[in-house]
Amino acid sequence: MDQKQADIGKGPQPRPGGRAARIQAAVFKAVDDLTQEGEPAEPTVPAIAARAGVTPSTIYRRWGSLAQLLSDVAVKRLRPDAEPDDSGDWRADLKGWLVQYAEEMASDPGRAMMRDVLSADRTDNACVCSAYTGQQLDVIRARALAKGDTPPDTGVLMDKVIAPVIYRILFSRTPPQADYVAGLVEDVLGKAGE
Amino acid sequence: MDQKQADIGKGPQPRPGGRAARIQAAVFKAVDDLTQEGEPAEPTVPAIAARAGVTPSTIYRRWGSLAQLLSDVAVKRLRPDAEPDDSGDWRADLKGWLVQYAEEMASDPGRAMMRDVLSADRTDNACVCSAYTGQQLDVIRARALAKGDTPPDTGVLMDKVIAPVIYRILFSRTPPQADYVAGLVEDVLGKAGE
DNA sequence: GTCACTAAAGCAAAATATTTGCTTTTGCTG
DNA sequence: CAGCAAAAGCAAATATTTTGCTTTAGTGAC
Repeated sequence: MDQKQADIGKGPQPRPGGRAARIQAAVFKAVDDLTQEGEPAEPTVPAIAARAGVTPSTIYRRWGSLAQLLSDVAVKRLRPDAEPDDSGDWRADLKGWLVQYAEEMASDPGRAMMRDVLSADRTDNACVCSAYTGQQLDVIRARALAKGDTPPDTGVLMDKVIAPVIYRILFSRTPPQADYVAGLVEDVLGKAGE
Repeated sequence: MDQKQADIGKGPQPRPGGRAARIQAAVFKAVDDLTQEGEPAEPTVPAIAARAGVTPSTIYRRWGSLAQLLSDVAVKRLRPDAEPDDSGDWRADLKGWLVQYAEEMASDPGRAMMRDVLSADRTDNACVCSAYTGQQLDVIRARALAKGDTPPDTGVLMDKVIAPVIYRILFSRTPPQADYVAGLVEDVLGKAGE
């Protein structure tokens, strides 16, 4: 993960290591803890503040609203922590990554994070998420190119696989199943690979 | 518009014409008015209640939260008010409808409505929106079938046109342009029509 | 190191919003 | 028309968000 990627979506703190970063970490951790403590409803700002050992006004002043804070936390959690697997067969890696991506995003926590990202005041976070996805796809694509293959363009994958998967998760009662996703991938690979 | 379609997404009122319906109408109108009065921020529940001549607790008890109310209002506004144009050339109608759909959803009000729909507590409303879109596409499709043509499946249109359009609106900085949408439609028509 | 300077946090009071118990109204049904 | 159930009104109790002011932490100049 290069410097540019590491900088995306870091949040509002200007200097790393200082008080601002400490408080942000404490607040993020508090949100993480509270959301995972089985509570189905969203945590409140006062609850988060108490858990983080911080005063509520700090949160309001720094993030502006609960929605924005939850959105920032979601983006942080959506940041990929590792590169996609590399088995040597980039088609298999691509399909595997996309199937797993769909599964994660369709899960309850995945949907909650997506909702949080989209209901923020600022629209930036959603773009950052999409950029994360693109970066992961680009990694697989670069490996294919290095082998002299012609993998599908990342934009094409976004349109033909990511978009339908996300659309179905957001707008349908039935989340995409693994074989549906696999079918989408094969469609794209079929055309590009022939 | 048939009875089944008219019933979708009507909201919580059980009997039409009664007090429940009157109050819902007043509240919906208040939300409409307030959102269009240039205010960039979302209206508050007390403001809506005051405008509707209703007590805030009514709103809280009936809708549970501002998010749910805004979502219901958005769905109501997203309900199609007319069938797609019928020029006799279903391919042109389809492309025209989709281009206009993309434009409307990419507009500021369109994006606000989509955001409202997605940030509701209940997930039903998003499904209803998607159903509306499917119904409109089905109308065009039925015309093509009546002529003995083989139009693309509505599910395919959802995956290949609607999904990328919505994904880009939600997750990218650059909303889809008309020629991009037209390209997507031609891709689908190209395959189905040959 | 110390001193000023700035940005952000703490604190507490004020302003808003939300919840809740109880009463009243409304529309339906027998 | 009386009785019933569902939903609205009202007002008090809670909870939240906002705000003005004070304090603290980090930064850069000496």
